[in-house]
Amino acid sequence: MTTLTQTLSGLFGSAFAALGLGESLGAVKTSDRPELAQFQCNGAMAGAKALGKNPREIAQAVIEKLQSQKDVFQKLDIAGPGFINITLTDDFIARALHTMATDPLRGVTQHPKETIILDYGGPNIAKPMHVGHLRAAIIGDALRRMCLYAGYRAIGDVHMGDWGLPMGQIISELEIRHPDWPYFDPAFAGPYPAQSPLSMDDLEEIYPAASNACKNDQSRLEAARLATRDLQDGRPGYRALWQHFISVSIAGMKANFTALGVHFDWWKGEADAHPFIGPMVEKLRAQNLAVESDGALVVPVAREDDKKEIPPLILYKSDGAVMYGTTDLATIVDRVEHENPAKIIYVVDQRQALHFEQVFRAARLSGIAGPKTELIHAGFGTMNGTDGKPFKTRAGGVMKLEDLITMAVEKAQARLEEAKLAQEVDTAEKESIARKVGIAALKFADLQNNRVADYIFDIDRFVAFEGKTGPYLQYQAVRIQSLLRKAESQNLRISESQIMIQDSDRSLALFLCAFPDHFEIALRNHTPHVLCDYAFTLAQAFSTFYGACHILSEPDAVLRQSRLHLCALTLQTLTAVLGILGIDVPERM
RNA sequence: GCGCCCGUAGCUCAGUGGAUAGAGCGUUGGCCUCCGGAGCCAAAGGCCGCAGGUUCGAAUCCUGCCGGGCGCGCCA
Repeated sequence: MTTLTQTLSGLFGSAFAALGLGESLGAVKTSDRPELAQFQCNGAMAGAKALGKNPREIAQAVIEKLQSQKDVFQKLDIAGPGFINITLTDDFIARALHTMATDPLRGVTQHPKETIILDYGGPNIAKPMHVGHLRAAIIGDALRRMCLYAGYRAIGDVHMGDWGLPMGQIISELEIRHPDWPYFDPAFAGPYPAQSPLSMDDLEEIYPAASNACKNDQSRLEAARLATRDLQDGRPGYRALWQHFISVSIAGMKANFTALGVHFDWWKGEADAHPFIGPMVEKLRAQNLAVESDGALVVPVAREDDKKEIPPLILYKSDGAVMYGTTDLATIVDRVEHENPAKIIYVVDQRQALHFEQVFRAARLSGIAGPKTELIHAGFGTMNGTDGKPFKTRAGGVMKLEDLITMAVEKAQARLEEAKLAQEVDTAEKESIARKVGIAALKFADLQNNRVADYIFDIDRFVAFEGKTGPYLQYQAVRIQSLLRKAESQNLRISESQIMIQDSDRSLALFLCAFPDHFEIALRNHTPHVLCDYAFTLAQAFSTFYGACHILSEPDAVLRQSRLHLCALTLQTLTAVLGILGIDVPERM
């Protein structure tokens, strides 16, 4: 459907076209000066040059074409060098709002049902998830929800790190510790034990030990490399042991992702790309794209016009093992072959930008990704501590994601008590509310930051409940729900009532109409923070409206119904936006 | 050395060529015996890192410099 600004831009575009100017000059946006007007059009100034006329004359001509539309425009005037200031009739605003209200998507354009694959997990096997995994998970999940809302077929893939050197490090460490295990006996004919010999806690201890051993001892590193290659080559005992790492690790990941409300459609890993590597490399060789270099097999991806040196993508290291570039490329083979996606979005640390540049170039050169598959690295910045350096706990270690989540939920619980909220509900519901509030605080604190920039991870801010926070937004929604419940108990019907625009509710009504514009920007640029900003401003607009006029005690029945309707619309929109961001709204709090 | 990102209020951050640059936190002052005060209203607080350029118009685009972060062949 057409949004309010699109409708207005269309009207102005035709007016400009009638003057022999480009239709795009008619672009209408929300006014920068709300005290002067609701919307503005700046095209007259840009068009002045083309016609060699005074911009104010052009603005005047445009206005003359439009001012007969008295049902739309309450006022059109020229300001400054040639701004056209636009004020709509309340009736037109009410109609626009009504149109939006009747659309289940609240005005968002439905996109074609193409497939978009999002890659936003990347947790590693055998390592506990830490705060660094938070960004990928919640930004990626928000982007997935945005794609779904827009009508795409969106698929989230956790894409675990389960195939690299760390696997070999753990295997060779275990081989030293438990040489008697059947996994290490080449003569063992199976079957291997169904039960994992290791718990997640074991793995958390073993991995750093193995990794350190390799750092300090060349022969240990060599052993780990060999084990990695043998694992990748399919040695049965190693594969069986490795399967245990995976199932144990996935259980840990699922606990974290479930707590966060982050969803994945696929629980694939780098290893799933393995079967595609051999044939892919053969094809690359046949295309003369893969060449030997210093004992490794690489795809040169540098171009003449590069401003910087782009190293080749390494397919096979000189020791015969594959690298993550290899699996990333082979994963594209898999995805294109089976899903033919219109887009693949990688929500991965910005520091990987060069890596993705290499992979994307190799995919283009070889035709692995055709012109119909867009490849996007939606990188995000580093999470720093309040000192501006990469975040560490007071003890100097990394903070586990699990601990951060627990901390947020406990803080929410304490705050509920302190504020004497949710007093009348039972313990189970209180627990559920605290969980929703804590998670909302966490997610919103992260999502509201611009994706690409580094940002300061301030624990106090992450569990704050006032100001521009997730809980504030939930609170506004809960307050509206409470109001609507009261209205219902008084038998006030709201569904069919028309909206009557008055001074106290005009800006709220206009802002509700602007939702699709904000959504499109967020979708196009893969920037959830735009939606955070919209949700916050909407909640504030509501709160202002709520403070300015009493609703239930409004004596004019028509006005009361209209305001209840506006409340309901605000609630629906706010809940929808929060839902897209992955934030639940409790019934009470 | 080369390349990428960032530099906006005391702090944390929005701001995709338009008018008088915004928000949250913090600070200061207000808010009706009525719908949930995790709220609302208001004030103070800015050479938008610096210097040029393009443009009718620049926080935004271009160039140079300064400061910070990151990356640059066999880790992921």
